[in-house]
Amino acid sequence: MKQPPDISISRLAVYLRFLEEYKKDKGSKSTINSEELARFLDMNHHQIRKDLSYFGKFGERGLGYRIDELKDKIGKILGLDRKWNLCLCGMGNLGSALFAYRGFKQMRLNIVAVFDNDAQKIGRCIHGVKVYAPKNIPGVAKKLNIDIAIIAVPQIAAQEITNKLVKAGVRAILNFAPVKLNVPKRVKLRNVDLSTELIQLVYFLSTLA
Amino acid sequence: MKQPPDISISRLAVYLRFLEEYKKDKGSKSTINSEELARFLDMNHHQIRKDLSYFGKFGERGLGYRIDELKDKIGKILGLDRKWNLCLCGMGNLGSALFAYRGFKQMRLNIVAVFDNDAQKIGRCIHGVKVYAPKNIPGVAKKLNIDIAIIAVPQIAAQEITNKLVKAGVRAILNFAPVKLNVPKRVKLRNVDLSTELIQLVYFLSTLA
DNA sequence: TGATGTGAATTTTTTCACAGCA
DNA sequence: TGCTGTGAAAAAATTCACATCA
Repeated sequence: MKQPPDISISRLAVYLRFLEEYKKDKGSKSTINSEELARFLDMNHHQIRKDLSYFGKFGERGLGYRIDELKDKIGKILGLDRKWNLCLCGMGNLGSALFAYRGFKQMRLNIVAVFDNDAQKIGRCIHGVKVYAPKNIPGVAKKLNIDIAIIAVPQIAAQEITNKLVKAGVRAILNFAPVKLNVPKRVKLRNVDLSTELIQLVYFLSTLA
Repeated sequence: MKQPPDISISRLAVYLRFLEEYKKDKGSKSTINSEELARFLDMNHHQIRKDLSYFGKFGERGLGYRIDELKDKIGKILGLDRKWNLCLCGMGNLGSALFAYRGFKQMRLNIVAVFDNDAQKIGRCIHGVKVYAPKNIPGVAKKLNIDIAIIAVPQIAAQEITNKLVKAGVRAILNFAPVKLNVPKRVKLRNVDLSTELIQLVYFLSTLA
């Protein structure tokens, strides 16, 4: 069996989220086949089966996939069968939006610490999560066993806080600051880049005219 | 010449952003070659040249690319040589974060209207931009000639507001709500999906252990 | 000489077609 | 019969190698 491409992983996440929703709506139906799933997600049914096939067999011929089973198995593949500890860096508007994001709990992704520069906020608790000064990253990250950091600080502060996180042993970072961060190879970095997304829309529109 | 893949377009946006920053730092240096650029962006120099080659010739053999010229030309390719009118739907934490995003002005992407359900906010102005009720989308979108909509409303409200936008003639939508929106083919939809991004990090970590 | 621009080779991803099993 | 799972084919994207030109 070949190594699954990264893009298959991100599609598995999409399938999982869909199944969570679908189950809520259609509590009665207990199976779904690849063609239905593809129709809902507006994609090719071959691709869904191919993505799954990298990881084993999940369905039943002639029947389709048992929804609960598929959901659990995809969750397991993705590593969502255990808890993960996250920290959120930056508690401005973006940080607050991310903090409030309901999807976290559902996926057992727990924000266990917040880091912010604002003296007003440091030491406080937000929904049971304490806000620390960035200088405390080394101690807190180790003590709370932080797996993943979310960076929602201003561009200017992003690299410095990243350095602290990396030194403290954080191995995965989701970066929302519009800047290219430098991290060692062992650290997995993903960027969410608003301007890139928007520009693709602009390009699309400008090719219409 | 072949049609450029979508992914080349998003990389052009990355090159452009880098060049904007680079120019600020290194005001003196007026050219850059593909190898330097690749080193900065941590990618392959062949790819940079290939991406550019879809759109013509931009450099000078033996010298590299004139930074200002390249910046202008990429901007033109992407459609950033003219103004675009955006509306922001949803003025909660996420909406506020997006509103404050500095990158917009730089790219001549102007938020010209905000839509929100909150009666407290409707009718007010935020930094010169008026907040309207969603029911006013048809009139406002046409009057202000809105090209692109950003959706930052709760999941539950996302499809309904999308329908209004589409009816009002908006042809490009950037969606931050964690839900698959249905739009007609003529409308370009891009999704920024936080959970998908995070799950890829989780998968990476869980394959390490 | 030095770095671009690009056809060709390679690799990756998607799509297809169908064998195989309930 | 109906739908999965998968090897093979096709398509797309990346990387390479080098002709080309300042």
